[in-house]
Amino acid sequence: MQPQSEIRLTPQRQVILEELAKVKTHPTANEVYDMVRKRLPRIGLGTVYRNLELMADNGMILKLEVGGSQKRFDAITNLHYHIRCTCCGKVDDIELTAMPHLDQLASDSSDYQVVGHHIEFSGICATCGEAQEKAITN
Amino acid sequence: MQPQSEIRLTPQRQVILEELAKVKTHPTANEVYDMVRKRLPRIGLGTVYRNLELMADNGMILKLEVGGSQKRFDAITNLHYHIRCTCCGKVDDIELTAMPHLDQLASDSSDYQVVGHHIEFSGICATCGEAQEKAITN
DNA sequence: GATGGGAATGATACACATTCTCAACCATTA
DNA sequence: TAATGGTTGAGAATGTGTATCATTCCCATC
Repeated sequence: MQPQSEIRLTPQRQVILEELAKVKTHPTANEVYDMVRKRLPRIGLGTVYRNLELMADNGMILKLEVGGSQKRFDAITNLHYHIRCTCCGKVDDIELTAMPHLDQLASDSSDYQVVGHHIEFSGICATCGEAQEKAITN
Repeated sequence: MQPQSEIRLTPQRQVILEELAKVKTHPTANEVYDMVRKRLPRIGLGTVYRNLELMADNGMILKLEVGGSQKRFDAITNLHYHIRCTCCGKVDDIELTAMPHLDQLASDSSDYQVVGHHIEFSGICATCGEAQEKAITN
C-alpha cells in the first residue's frame, strides 16, 4: 500500500485532494466531480474518476468499496470502520478501535493471501429515522 | 429482518430459490439468471432481479452488498463473513465466529439505529496467486 | 528560445449492472 | 363470468464507471 511511484501533482489532482480533505463525508466520484467543478468548471468527469483511482492505488486516499452501487472516497487513510444508512446511502465513520488481528485469523482459515478487511455496519441514520416516524404518525 | 409478509411462491421464485440453494458460491444476479434459464428458458432478467430483491427484503435469502460493482446473493442467511478476491472478484465464506456484539458497540457510538454489520476481507485467492507467480517468473 | 516525447486532460463513446415501464397474463374472489 | 390485483417478459431507460483519442501540457535537451 506504499506509494508505488511519485505522481505529478497537477492542478486538477491538487484540487481533487483539497476538496476531498475538506469534507468529513465520504463522497462518491460524482459528488467529488461536483465539488471540484466549482473551482475547475472545465474538468472532465473522466479525469476525476481516473485521478481518484490513481490516488487510491497510490495510497494517497482511500477507496471505499462498500455496499451500494457507488464507490466512495476518503481522505483519511488509516484503518477505520463505517456505517451506511440503508435508507439514504450516507456513509459515516464509526468510532470503534481497529482490529488488525482479524486479518491473521482470516489468513489462517482460508487459502487466500489476506491483504485487509473492512467492517461495515448498516442502519438508519437520525435524519431518516425521524422522517420515518413522521410518515407513520401521519 | 423477519418475513414482512408471505409472498406467493410462483414457479419462477421456486426455481430461483432452488438454484441459489444448490450452489455454495455467492452468485451475482446475472449468474442466477444463467442458472435459472436452463430450467425456465423464457424467464426475464427483470424477473430475476425483482425476485432476488424481493426475497432478500423478505429475509428468505441474503443480499451481499460487498465491494465490486455487482450485488451477490446467498441462500444461507445466518451471520457469517466473506472474503473477496481483489483479482477475480470471487467471494468465499470465511470461517470466523460471528461477533453480534459489535452491533451494540456501534449503536453506542453513533446516532444510527444499527441493524447489522458485515465484515469483508480482501485478498488474493489461490488461483490468482498462482497465476501471478507464473506471470512473474516468465 | 525552439522542439520532441511522454504524461495528462477533456470530450465523447462505450460497457455493464440495474431499474423502470407497460402490455399481457394469471390466480383469486366477488 | 367478470373484476381485481399481483406477476411476468420484453425492452427501454438510467446511472456508474471505463476506454478511446485528439489535443494540450510539462520538461529536459538542444
